[in-house]
Amino acid sequence: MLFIIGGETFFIMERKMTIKDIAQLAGVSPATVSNVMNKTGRVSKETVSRVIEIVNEKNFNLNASARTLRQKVSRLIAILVPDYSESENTYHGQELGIANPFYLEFVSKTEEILSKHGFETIFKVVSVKSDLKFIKERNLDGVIVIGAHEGSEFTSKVVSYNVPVVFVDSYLSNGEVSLINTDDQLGGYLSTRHLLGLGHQKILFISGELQSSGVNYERSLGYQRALEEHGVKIEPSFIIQTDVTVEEGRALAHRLAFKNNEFTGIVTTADALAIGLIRGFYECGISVPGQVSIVGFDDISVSAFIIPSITTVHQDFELKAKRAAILLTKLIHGSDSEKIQQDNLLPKLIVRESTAEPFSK
Amino acid sequence: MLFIIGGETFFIMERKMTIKDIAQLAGVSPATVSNVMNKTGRVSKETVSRVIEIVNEKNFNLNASARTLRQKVSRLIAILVPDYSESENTYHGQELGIANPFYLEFVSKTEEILSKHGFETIFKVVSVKSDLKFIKERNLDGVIVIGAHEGSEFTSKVVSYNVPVVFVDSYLSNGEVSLINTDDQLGGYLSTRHLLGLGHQKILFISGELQSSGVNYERSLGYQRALEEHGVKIEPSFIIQTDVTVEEGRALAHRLAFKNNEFTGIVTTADALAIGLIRGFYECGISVPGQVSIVGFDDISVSAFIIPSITTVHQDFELKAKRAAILLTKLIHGSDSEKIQQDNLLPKLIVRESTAEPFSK
DNA sequence: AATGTGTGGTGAAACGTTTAATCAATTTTT
DNA sequence: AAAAATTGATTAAACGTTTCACCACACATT
Repeated sequence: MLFIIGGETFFIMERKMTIKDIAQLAGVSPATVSNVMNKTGRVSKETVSRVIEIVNEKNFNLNASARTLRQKVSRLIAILVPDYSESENTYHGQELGIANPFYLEFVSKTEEILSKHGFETIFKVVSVKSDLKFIKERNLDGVIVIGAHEGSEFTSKVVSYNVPVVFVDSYLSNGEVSLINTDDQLGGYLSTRHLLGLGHQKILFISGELQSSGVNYERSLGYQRALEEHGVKIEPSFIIQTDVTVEEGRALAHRLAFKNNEFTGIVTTADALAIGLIRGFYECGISVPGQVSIVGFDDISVSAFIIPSITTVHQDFELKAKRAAILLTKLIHGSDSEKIQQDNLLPKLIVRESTAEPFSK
Repeated sequence: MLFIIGGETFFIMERKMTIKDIAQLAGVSPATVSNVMNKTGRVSKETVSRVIEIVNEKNFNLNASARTLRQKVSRLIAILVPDYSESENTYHGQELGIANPFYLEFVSKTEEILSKHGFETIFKVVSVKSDLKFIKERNLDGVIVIGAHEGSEFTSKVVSYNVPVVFVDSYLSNGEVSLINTDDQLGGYLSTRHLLGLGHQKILFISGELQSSGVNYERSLGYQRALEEHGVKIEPSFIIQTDVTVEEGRALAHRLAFKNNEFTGIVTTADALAIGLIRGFYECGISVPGQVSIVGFDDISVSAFIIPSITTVHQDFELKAKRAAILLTKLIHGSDSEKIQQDNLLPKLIVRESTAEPFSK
């Protein structure tokens, strides 16, 4: 509220209404107001409406800090994206889950659902070396972690806080946690089998780090399984690790171009990579799918529209977000606090223009 | 902590350490511990180190709720994305700022900076009709709003909470707020002038809603200004409003294809639109830039790599995020609480393959 | 009439900090 | 040597809720 007194302007923060003020105005005790606000049902109809009226008139809101202090429940959850970039396993910025466009959809969808359950959502990119003390400090009710790596102490750090937690897109040896993944192995399998079915035999597999990223590793297993099933020998040099960026895809294509007679198909673990590869090959005069077939992963929004459109493995991020959010609320409210659950969503192959039968001379 | 007693398992939440426990262990008063934790400098060297040691040993964290209750400062800010989808101005999901991939970069960059200043960041997609009571309830220290529209009561609602707020990508008639925008008019001007410079005269302008979105409206002004400067008559039917999605771009191209002799260039307000248009024209056998030149906007990560790569207007989202975050911290800490500031970042035209001289028969 | 059962409501403690007021001891100033 | 200032620490109130124990009253049950 702004007051102007004798030429001086004063900015006077009106004291915030408290439950006591409301109580006084309504002629009841603070406890009763509290009961009204929390709909405990222990208040008579008439008193409820009288209190409600004043609450609305005065535009009163409860103070979340006071509530949390008393109840030890914050109605606050966090979505955590671990940042491994400074750790032993060198990762580059773009590798971050969060740089992956589709995670936005995930984050905002998750937030939407949790919001309906009465939670506010803190979003945080956290270095894997940082302490996670805000979990305790803020009395977080739960945590969702996206893309944690196996083996780092980060996972156990999160778990050690003894707060309900759901891991998403994380492969962890510790089976004692709740997990929502895509069946990445199946994804890798489907895309590879698709190329094999078209008649390809010499198929590269291009992904990010295999060792630390379970997602990539699983997809590579799917690739290998498909090859084995088709009696195709697995050629270690055909498995290539790189940064998962459009730019790296392009650069890699240039490096691969001169030996393009050694392979006819490429399975990748990201549409971004596929787009970069297609561009790179284009710059080298190699046509996709004429000379090389390429399969992406994720089905990001532009994949259906670029030229050639990309054959890819579709993930339903909305569903994934829904599952994660709902599982977390169950863990939080669940009477049986041990409700560990693991869920593998099924990916789906979508055939478009970037794959075709191998070129025969 | 997990106890197993006589076959029964008990999950015993160890009582959380409080400042009093630490005080007792260190043989000092709670007030002293508080002073140590907050580095007020009013404690002797020796006491500090004794307390610190115990704090570390016991792994003690302050309770944020208690602090906030007392201080009325939460060290919490919110990034708000207004959702207009159910309001009068019908918008479709994809129009949401948040569905725009580059906003992820913005959000995570902003979070990173605010985090360094000691804030946690709540992320929320909010219906423009919803109350914003969490701002008061949680004692938020500040708010960043992305993509607010002129005229809706949403803006004044936010402002009415009397909390430091920075609007981003919002055009608001109320000049009394802090604002970080891109110079959208300049962006529209640059892209249009580029086409004019190549010799185009018949140039379409394709964007989302003009009326409610200041961003789009400003870009259209830039488009018109460029045309005027070149003495080209503005043809109202050349200004087309549509949903800003790849799919809509494609559909629109199909509708425009049969009259492709009426125009030779297209200015758009989003790379997503440009990508869709290129695809649509491709499906109709119209080549870009052979028969039509197209300019995008934003310079999303794939724009440089698709075929043809897209001539577009580049925005520096990292810079934008930095400006917004830092301005907000200034508003929060600033001694002179009235430090309204408005900032227009300069966009940059990036010429790539999707534009060329108009086809001459 | 005595006892039990609900119903609607109140009082006051407790949650874990911060901070203003105060104090004791020491050092500096006069 | 007395007064003043500085340093380091303490005490206790305050922040705004929730919730347990309690109460008064009406009503139903023996």
